[in-house]
Amino acid sequence: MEKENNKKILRLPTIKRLPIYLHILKRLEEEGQEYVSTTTLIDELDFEPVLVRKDLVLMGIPGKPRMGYCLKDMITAIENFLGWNRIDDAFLVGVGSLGSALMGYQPFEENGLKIIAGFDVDKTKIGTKIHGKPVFALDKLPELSKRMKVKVGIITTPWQYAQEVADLMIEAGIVGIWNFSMFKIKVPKDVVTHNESLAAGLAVFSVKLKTLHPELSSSN
Amino acid sequence: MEKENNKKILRLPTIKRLPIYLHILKRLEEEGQEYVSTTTLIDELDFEPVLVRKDLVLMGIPGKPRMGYCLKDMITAIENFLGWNRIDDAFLVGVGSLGSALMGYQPFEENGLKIIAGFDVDKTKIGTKIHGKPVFALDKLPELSKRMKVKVGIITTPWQYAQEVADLMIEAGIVGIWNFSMFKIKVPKDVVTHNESLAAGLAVFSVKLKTLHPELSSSN
DNA sequence: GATAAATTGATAAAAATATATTAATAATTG
DNA sequence: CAATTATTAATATATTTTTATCAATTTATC
Repeated sequence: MEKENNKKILRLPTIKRLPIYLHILKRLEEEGQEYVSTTTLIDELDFEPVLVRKDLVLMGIPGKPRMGYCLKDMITAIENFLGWNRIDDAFLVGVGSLGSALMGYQPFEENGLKIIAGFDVDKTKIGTKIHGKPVFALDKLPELSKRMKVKVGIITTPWQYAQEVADLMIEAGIVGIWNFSMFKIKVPKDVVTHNESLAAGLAVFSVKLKTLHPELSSSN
Repeated sequence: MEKENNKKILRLPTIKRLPIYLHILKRLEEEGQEYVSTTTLIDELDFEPVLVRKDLVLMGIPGKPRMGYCLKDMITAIENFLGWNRIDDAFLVGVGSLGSALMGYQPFEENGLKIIAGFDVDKTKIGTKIHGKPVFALDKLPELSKRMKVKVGIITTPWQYAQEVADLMIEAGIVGIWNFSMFKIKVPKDVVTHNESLAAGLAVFSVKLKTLHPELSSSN
């Protein structure tokens, strides 16, 4: 009945661009702007205005010729689309350097992902607080997860433990796992995983660097 | 004269996959394996064996029919290609939670990026050590950078300061900037930048989660 | 040593993504 | 109020990336 009921749009490149848009738009909004045209965004973006427009069409955000797009509408549409206007509580396992960082990383909280506790097996960490959030023993996770109805988990352990941790999470009722380890965890179909790899970023950076400045990376 | 002298291959998706390969290959090598076929890798990968073969062809790594590819050769070829067999010293600016994490993040060191010092404007941080590495006042960067011949910089400040920090880095002779802030810094043509966005990862994760589990992200 | 099986390598097709082009539209200007 | 202009919207084209197909090759087997 609805015009666009089950739009199965889910283009990865578009989704990855949304946070960039969002960030710029919020800045402009704070500056008091009401409308923005895609052509004025080129300064802030690596790609063409046409692409921005296509992304916006995909999300059903309309623009006015000669005016551009309404900032406010864009922001709420993007936040809605990403689900960033609501909050998901999350547990994080592996309170190493990366794990600790994520526990205190503001942008996550601002965008609906609230890490409420960390877990580890290291006894020197258990019982402490990181960025104001408690660190528990890993074997307490199932109980706490069920009690607090936490459905999202973040894995920042070394790869050797990733599968084990994932299994524990799943058993505890967690349905979404953001995996920062280099191990591709295996999960049932109804569990969402997303593998994040800082190494991929480093790889791209390294190659760019090597290409433009081959004199570096020599025998230093 | 050479067959493939100036191969301008530089396909981003391929490059991003290389670290995944590398990680798996190293594991297999430790297990004592000598050869590996692309078909045996499917378990560890999200994509097709054909794609792996194409990637390998692109890097000039030959395989033996019926045997697969020589692990050792693959590993060195990939490391060479990425420049991960050498070490680049780097400075990091913005010793917040993310910055501190990166300063202690093992995989970077293992892959040729050695952060040797941090910089900040926060006086409570200056003079301290993070993961054994000193934190200096930001205005010391130019001098130290020149003296130590550091050519790579990492920005983990809030976005408001990113451009300013980048300018300082460039003036100090840094030619490669890995930017973790959400601001698209402007640099001269001979300076390499790479923008990393954890927010993009969060966006993809959020959408996946919302798609498979719409009951989450509700009014919690 | 011939045959079979596994696997690469090359080529072709398809799908996904980005860019270019043109038409439609609404605000602005004179 | 008509003409102009900036801009979106729609369509078409090009490029990039992935997947599929099949021939070539090498080891293993009988």
